This record gives sequence, C-alpha cells and structure tokens, in this order.
Amino acid sequence: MIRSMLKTRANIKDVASRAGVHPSTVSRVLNPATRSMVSESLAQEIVRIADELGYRRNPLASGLRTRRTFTVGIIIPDLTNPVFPPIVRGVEHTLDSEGYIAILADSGSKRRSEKALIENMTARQVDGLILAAANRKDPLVDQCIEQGIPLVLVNRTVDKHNVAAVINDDELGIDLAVGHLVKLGHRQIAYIGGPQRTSTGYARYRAFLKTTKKAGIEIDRDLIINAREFTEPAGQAAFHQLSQTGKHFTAVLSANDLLALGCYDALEELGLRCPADISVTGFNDMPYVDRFVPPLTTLHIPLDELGVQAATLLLERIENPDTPTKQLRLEPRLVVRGSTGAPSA
Amino acid sequence: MIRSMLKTRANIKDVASRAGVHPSTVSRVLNPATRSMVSESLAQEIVRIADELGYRRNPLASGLRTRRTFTVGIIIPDLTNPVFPPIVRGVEHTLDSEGYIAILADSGSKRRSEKALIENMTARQVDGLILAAANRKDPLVDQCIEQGIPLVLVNRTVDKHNVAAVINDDELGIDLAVGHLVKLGHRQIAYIGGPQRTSTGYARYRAFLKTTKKAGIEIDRDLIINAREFTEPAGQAAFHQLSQTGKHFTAVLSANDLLALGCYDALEELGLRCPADISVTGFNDMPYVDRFVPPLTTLHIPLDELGVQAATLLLERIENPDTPTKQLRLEPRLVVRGSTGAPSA
DNA sequence: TAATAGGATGCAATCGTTTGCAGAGAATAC
DNA sequence: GTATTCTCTGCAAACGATTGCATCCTATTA
Repeated sequence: MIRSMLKTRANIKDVASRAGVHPSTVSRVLNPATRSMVSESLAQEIVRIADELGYRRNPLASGLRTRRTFTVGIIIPDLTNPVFPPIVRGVEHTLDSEGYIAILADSGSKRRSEKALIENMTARQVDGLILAAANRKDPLVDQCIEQGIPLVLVNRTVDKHNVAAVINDDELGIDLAVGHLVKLGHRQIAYIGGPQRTSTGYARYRAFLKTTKKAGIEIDRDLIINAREFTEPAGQAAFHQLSQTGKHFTAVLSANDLLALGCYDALEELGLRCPADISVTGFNDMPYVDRFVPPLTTLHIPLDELGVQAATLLLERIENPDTPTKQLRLEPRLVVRGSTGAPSA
Repeated sequence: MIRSMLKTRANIKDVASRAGVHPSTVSRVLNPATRSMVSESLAQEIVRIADELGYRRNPLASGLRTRRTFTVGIIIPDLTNPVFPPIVRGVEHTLDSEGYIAILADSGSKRRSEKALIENMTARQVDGLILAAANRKDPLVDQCIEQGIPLVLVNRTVDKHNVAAVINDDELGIDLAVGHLVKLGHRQIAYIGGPQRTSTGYARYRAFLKTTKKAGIEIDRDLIINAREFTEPAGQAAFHQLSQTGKHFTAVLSANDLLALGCYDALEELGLRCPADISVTGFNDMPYVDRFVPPLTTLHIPLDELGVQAATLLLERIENPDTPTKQLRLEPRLVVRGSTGAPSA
C-alpha cells in the first residue's frame, strides 16, 4: 500500500520480505536456470507473491550485475530506403520473441556518426549488433570483432570471411537476370553497378562479368558503369553517361531497384520508352516497384527473412559465443514484370 | 595495461585512482551540472585522464542510481507502412542529437502485444514513450499517463485533450482535397474513410461531412464508406462496395494513400480508368506515390517533421514533467498529380 | 589573532540484482 | 550412534555510478 502511494514498482526486496525469505532466494526462483535450487513449494509461493505484487525484474540492475542487457543494436544506413524496413521488422520480431529489444539507429550513411553510434551502443552494453551498412573493408567491423561484441551483418558483408552474415546469392541473382534478358534476345546489355566498396556492389559486378562471359555475350566495357551510391539520382546520372557514349544497347541491368528507378527518370528525359526502346531490370524487389510505370522486372529477395535469420544467428552467437561464424546466403527469385521485353529490331 | 588485458572498459574508479582522487570527484567533473563544484585545474586534469583511458560512463549503473536512462521507446503499428519510416527517422535523429537512444518496437497492430511492449519498456525504465498507433479511446495511453511516463503521440491522438501529440490538420487537408475536386467540376463525390476508432479516421470523416456541406455539395450517404483498416485491400473492397450501390459518382476521396491504392486496384478490375472515369485522391503523400499509375493526387504531410517535433516535445516533457501538454498540428499541403481531372460528361 | 564563512574534496550509503560461499538441518551410509 | 553427503536457504560482496553530508583547508572579517 505504501508502495502504491510512492508510485514505485515492487522490487525484489519487497517480494522477499512479503514471502519471509531472503532476496537471493527470490532471485533464484525467478531465474529459470537456478529455480531448481529452491524447494518446489516455496518457489511456487514466491512466484505467486511476485505476480501478486506485479513484480518485474529491473533490467538495469540485473544487467549491471550480469553484463547481459537483452538488448541488441541495429544500425542501418537509411530507414527511408524501402529495403530496410522489412529487414528491421524481421529482426525486431525475432528479438522480441526471445525477450530482447532492439535499439535502432539510422546512421544517415555518415561514417563518423556510425562510429559514434557503435561507441554509444557498446557503452550501453548491448549484447550484440546487427549492421546493415558494412563496407567490404570496414574498420568498424574489425573494431567490433576485436572488442568481442557478437556481430552479424545483414544484406552486405565484408571481404574477410570470418564474420557472420546473412546475405543473398548475388551471383545467382545476376545470372537469372542476364539469362532472362538473353532469352528475350538482348545481346547489347549495359550494366549499372553499385559502389565497389560494398560487397553487393562488387559481387554483382563480378557476377555480371562472369555470367555474360559464360553466356557468350560480348560486353563493351564502356557500357559498364559503377555508380557511387545505390540511389536514384546516381542511377539517373549513370544512364545519361551510358547514352552519351553513343554506343548501342537494348537493355540495362542495374544492381538495385533504386538505380533502375533512376534509369526510368533518365529514359523519360531522353524521350525513350521502357521496355519498347530499352529494357530495365533491378535487384531487391523493394515494396511498390510492382506499381511503377512500367512495373519493374527485378530479383525478389526475402527481406523479412533476411532480418529473421540475422537475428536468429545473432542470438545463437550471444548464447554461445564460440559458435563458428556462419554466412547464410538466401536465394533470390526472378520476378518478370513490365520493364523487360524483346529488343526492338 | 592490466585493464587492456582484461579487455574490460575503464570505469570511474580507474580514472579516479589514476588521477589520485575519489570517484565522486570524477563523477562531479563528468557531469555538466556539478562540474563547477570542482576546481578548474583539477577538472581539466581529470577530463584529460578520462579520455586518455577512453572512459565512458556506464549508463546502466548511472541509470540505476538516477532513474534516467536516456532511452525512449517508439511503438509503431507497422514499419512496412511507408508512412512510418520517415517519422521514425525524424524521431531517432532528434533523440540522437540529445544523447538519447530509441528502442523501436513494431507492434504488428496486435493489441495484446502492444501492452506487453509497453510493460517491457517501462520495466526497462525508458524515460519516455512515443506512440504512433493510439486509438481514440486507448487504455494503454491512460495507463501510461497514470504511471506518469512522459508520453507523446504522433500521427494520431486520443479524444481526451490532455495528452501531448503531434498530428496534422485533418480538417484543413480534407478541405483542400474537396476544394480541389469541386473546382475541377466534381459534384458526386464518394468518400472512403478509415477506422473510426482512430483519430485520423474520425476527424477526416467529420471534416468530409463538414467541408462538403460548406461547399454546398450534396453527399449521398451510400457513397460514404468507412473501412476497417487503413490498408490497400480495405480500400479495394470499399471501392467495390461503392460501385455495387449503382449510384453515380465521379471522384473518390480516400482518407489515406493506401486506401487510394486499393481504389486503383478496384478500378483496374472494373476496367475503369483514372482519372478519365473516376478521380482519386489520397492523404499522406507517402514515398513513391508520385510514381504510381497514375501519380496520386494527395495531401503532403511533413512526416520527418512530425517525428522531429514529437521527439522535441517528448524531450521537453522529460526534462520538465510539468510542461503543460501541447498538441502540435502541422499543416498538410495539397499535391496535385495525375489521379484527378475534370469529370467526364 | 581568533572566529567564521566558503570552497573543494572525501566518505559512505544507495540504486536492484546476482552469486560464491557458508551454514543448518535432514537424509543417508557405515 | 556417528560420520558423511545433500538440499535448501541466508549472508554479503559485488556490478558502476551518484549525492547528501561531513570534513578539511584557505580566505575573509572583526
């Protein structure tokens, strides 16, 4: 009653004194791992009293003592990029179901702030970290590993292979896209890639070279442009650059949907029609690309699943830090829509 | 050196012993509010040593003592609804700049889980809460207020007016939309509203009645449908219901963009063209609606700003709990695109 | 010069849990 | 009947910070 007047939550001492036992006994009962140390009848009584008083463990105090906070940090480069919300959602739901919570930070792609964010999060004793914005060589990743913070990369990975990651099979994806275009009859295929500092940008670029070679398609080096960013304006600029070469091409394969969208912009500016004049493909199948004009042919990747798997992997590593690092590679699926067609004669 | 071997972070005692002072002195120096209690020269020396050792305050310990965690919870109904990412981003950036972090939870619109989430967050001693999913009558909101947790609603509010919120001016928005349609010559205007349990659904519905009356437009009650959810399928179903009345209408004003999108779906199924046969308007101007077929005429609301203001308001209330509750109402702006035109004769 | 005020620092309790250790009985073994 | 093992619970020291109070020293005042 006094408690309710003070408007403060019941703590372990309250429960203990009400039950006539020592706080440590209450603690043991409420912790599944130690529950068996206490006699069953007393344990039940304590549990009863605990929820009669509405007791909830104070995670701050508990975390201070045990160095476990049941908190995970998620750092993404830009939440307004439609790729990330589903991933974050997958992560968050998975964490939640295991009693963890997610600290979300949008780094705004700025490098410095990312370092500060990680600093902040480790100071707050997060149990693990999920990074969606790693570069192929990433000092931040190294730093995390050095400090021994459980870490899982999602969507992108680093060149070193000793870090856990959930990514998608870029080579397969590009292979499917190239196969699709070739089957439609395209031979002059341009490529707009992403930043080579990212694993996705790099892997897709390599895959494009490899796959076209395998398919026996001659690729003009001038028709390959790797953009600086995975953004719509970058895609737009890249397409203009392609068209300025004066070389002939009937399709452009872009390394992600936003770049493809940029192509749409450029096409419109140039008075070209898609797919009549130029076919365009994307990568990611981000939400709503099926509603664009024309609906984008792209590679679908299970974004939610990416998040779910990343969280699962992370929890595994948190529970057992000696788990060997795993790289999960999910398979993309080609979704043919209106932006691709046979080349015009 | 021993410290680095143990791989554990420097704590306040380490700094103190290195500086030859008591931990309390270090604490005072590192806290802006008490810094002046310590002589300037000593303070500087301590600061120097602190960052030489890479000292970072342990927020768990600090929070345990002070009951301030510099943590804010954000609860949204569905992160994959494009309306929310910009809001969350605005919130997160604002919090970050003040040294706070955001715990994000996607409630998946499920009521029960929302209660659990709030429980979890208060147990974790968040300093405040931002709710984007409130209903007009919301026991959860009442509960928060009762418990004295600083709370700010964003995007939606509750009927009681004593809770802080950042919303947009629904009446103005609907007024602009109606005005636009009337000016184009529409007289038979249908309305697809949202759930009346939400403030946005309710306010927009009221505004529609009021505004059309003011404009001297006769509205057939059969042409008003309030959907159960603010979703695309709900909009689609509602439109079909409208067309099944057999009544004539030349435009449909929908209470949000997703509902409008649903109209697009239904229009296509019915072989109708937009805006030639039917004009459609939305509300929110969520990302990418400008790229749909046709680009959607809608009301733009500054989503980032909504988030920024909500966070600012919350921080104000946290710093000073006696701040009178404020309701901020941001102005929407009509964005005319391709989905509206003059009615066909 | 003695009394006093004021500024700077230390002391120790506290926030709410957890956990190694110890001790008290009860149960088992000899 | 005593020695030994178990089972259960309590004790007290952490975890890393903050803060009211006490203390000490120096500067001011009469």
